[in-house]
Amino acid sequence: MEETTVESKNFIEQMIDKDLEEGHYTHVQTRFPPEPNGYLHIGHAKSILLNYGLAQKYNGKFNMRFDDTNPTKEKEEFVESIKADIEWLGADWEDRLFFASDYFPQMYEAAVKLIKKGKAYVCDLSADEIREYRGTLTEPGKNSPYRDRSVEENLELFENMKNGVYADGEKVLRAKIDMASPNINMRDPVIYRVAHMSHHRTGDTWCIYPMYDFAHPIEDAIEHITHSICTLEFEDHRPLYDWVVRELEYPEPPRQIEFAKLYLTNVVTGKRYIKKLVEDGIVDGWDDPRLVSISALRRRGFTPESIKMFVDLCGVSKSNSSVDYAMLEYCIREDLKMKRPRMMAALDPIKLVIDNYPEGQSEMLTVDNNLENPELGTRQVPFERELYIDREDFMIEPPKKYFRLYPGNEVRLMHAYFVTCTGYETDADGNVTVVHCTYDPETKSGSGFTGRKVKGTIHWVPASHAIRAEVRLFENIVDEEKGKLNEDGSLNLNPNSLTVLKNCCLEPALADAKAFDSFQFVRQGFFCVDYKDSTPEHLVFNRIVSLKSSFKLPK
RNA sequence: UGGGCUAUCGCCAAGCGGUAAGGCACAGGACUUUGACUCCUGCAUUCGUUGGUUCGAAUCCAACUAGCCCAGCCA
Repeated sequence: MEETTVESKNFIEQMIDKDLEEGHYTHVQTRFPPEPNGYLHIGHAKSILLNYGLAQKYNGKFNMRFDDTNPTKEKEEFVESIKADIEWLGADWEDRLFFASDYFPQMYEAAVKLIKKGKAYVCDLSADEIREYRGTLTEPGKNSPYRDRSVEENLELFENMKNGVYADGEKVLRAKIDMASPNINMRDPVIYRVAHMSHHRTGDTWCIYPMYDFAHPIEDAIEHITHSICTLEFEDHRPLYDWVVRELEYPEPPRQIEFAKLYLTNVVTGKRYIKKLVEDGIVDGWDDPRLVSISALRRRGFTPESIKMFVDLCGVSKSNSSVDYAMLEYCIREDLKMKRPRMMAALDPIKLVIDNYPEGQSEMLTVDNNLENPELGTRQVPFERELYIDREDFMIEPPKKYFRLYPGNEVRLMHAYFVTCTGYETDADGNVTVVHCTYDPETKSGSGFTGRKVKGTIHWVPASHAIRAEVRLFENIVDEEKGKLNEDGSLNLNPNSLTVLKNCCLEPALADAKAFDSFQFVRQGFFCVDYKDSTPEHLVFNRIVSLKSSFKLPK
C-alpha cells in the first residue's frame, strides 16, 4: 500500500476554504503591512511568507504595503531595508507596492462619511481627559461632553483640523460607539489626530493623521484584501475593524484573522531591545550576525530557502509559543548540506609532517566538492610533505573512543592517504607544535585500496599553499534566559556570543570566495563569507551553524 | 462576576465524537573518504484539572486552574 500523505491545513487555510465555499469571497488577496520604523526580523518572515504563501496557494495576490500613518516614527531608510529583505525572502508583490499614506484623501473622505452618518465627532478633551473618561478595565467610561455635537459642527471642526487651525493635541476625531463597552477599543476610539509634522512621503500636505484602527481596515478594503492577517494582540481590535468596514459600507469587506507571533528561544526579537543593543554599541548594527534580523541572518549565511523551511516547519496556530533555536539550525544545515562545497580547514592549525614523503615533492589531488553531490564538481588540492591539521584532531593521550590522530594510530587524511602518527614535538610549555607521521602510498583515496580500514578521517590543508583567514564563531547575543529581561530591565548578554579565530588555515580554493558564498568546513560546520568585511586579501568567515558532533571530548 | 485569547511529548504541531500524525531535540544501532549525511530503532495508555453527557471524549457540556493580550492622540 502506498502511503498517501495528506497535508493538513492550518487554521487560516481552513477559514479561507470556508469563506470560499460559503461565497464570502471569490478570490484571495493578502498583504504584508509593516510600519517603516525599523528592520525586519525572523518573526516578520513568518508573516511575510505566510501571507505570500497563502496568496500563492489560493491563486490569489499578495500586496506589499507600508503602513505609514505615523510620521513621528517612520523613515525612508526603513522602507528601503524592508523592501530589500522581502525581496530577498522571495515574496513577490509584483506591481502591488502601496503606501497607506497614498490613501490619506480616501481616509479623510471616509471620516467625513462617518461624521455625516453621526458616527464620529470632534472631541476637545485633552489626552489626559480622554484617558480619564475612558474608564478602566473594570469600570465603564463616560461620554465626552462633546459627543453630541451636530453633524454640521463636526464637519466644520474636522475641516478646520485638516486646515491646520488647531495645535497638536487640541482636538481629535473620535468614532461614536459605546463608552460602556467591555472592550476598551470600542469606547469611542480616536480615529484622527492633529500632528503638525512632515511625513516622509506626503511632506506637509497633511497635519492630521489617521489612527491604525481606522486606517488599517480602509487600506485593506481599498486594496480588496480578503484576509487581513495580523498577530494575536489585535484580536481585541477586530470588533472595531469590523465596525469600520461596516459603517463605511464596503462591499465584500475584508476579514481580520489573528495568529500567534513567532518567538525563538534564546533570542531577542523585540525591536526595542535590538535597538538598544545597536545604540549602546553592543552589536555593530542591525545586521550584526548575532541578531536575528533578516539582514543579520543573511549576513550570517542563512538562505531564504532555509528560512522558508523554518517558517513552514513551525506551523501556524493561535497559541503563544517559542520555537527551539535548534529548529532554525536544522533548516540551514538541511538546505546547505547538498548544495555547498565541503572544504577543508584548520581553524586552530597545528603542523603535520609526513616524514616519509619526499621533501620538495608535491602532487595535485582532484577532490570532490561534495561527496554526496557530484553535480558540484571537483577541485584541485595540492598535497605535500607538510600540512596543517586541526589541533583537536590530535591528542597525546586519547580518551576512549577517540578515533583521530594519536601516537601509533592510523587515520585517513581526507581525499588523500592513510597516515600513522609516529611522534610529536612540544614547546617549553608542553604545547604540541608539530605532529609527525608516515603515510602509506598504497592507500590513496580513490585507488580502490581495501587492505585495511581506519576509524577516523581528518581534514588537512597544504602548509605552503594554505590561505590565512579570520573565522568568527557566532552565538546569539542573548543568554539562556530566552531573551527575557533581568529585573532591572537589562538583557542577559551571552559572553561567548562572538569568538574570533585569526590565522585559520584554509584550502587554497577558498581564496576565490566571494561575499555570501557559503561552505561547509569539513567537521567544523557551515560558514559564510562575511559580505561586509571580506576583501580579497582578508577573508572573513562567519559560522552559520556547526555540525552535530556525537563525540565530545571528556572534560 | 471587565473583556478577549490559549492550554496535546523537552520544543513546535496535527487532531474537529470512534480509541494520540509528523518535525526538531534526545538515546541506541547500522553504514561511512566528514564522529556529518543517510538508514533503522526507541521516545505521550495519554491530551491543564475535576466532574458530566455518550457504547465510546483530546474532541461535546460545566466548573475550576494557569499563561498571554487590552486602559497610546503607537502600530
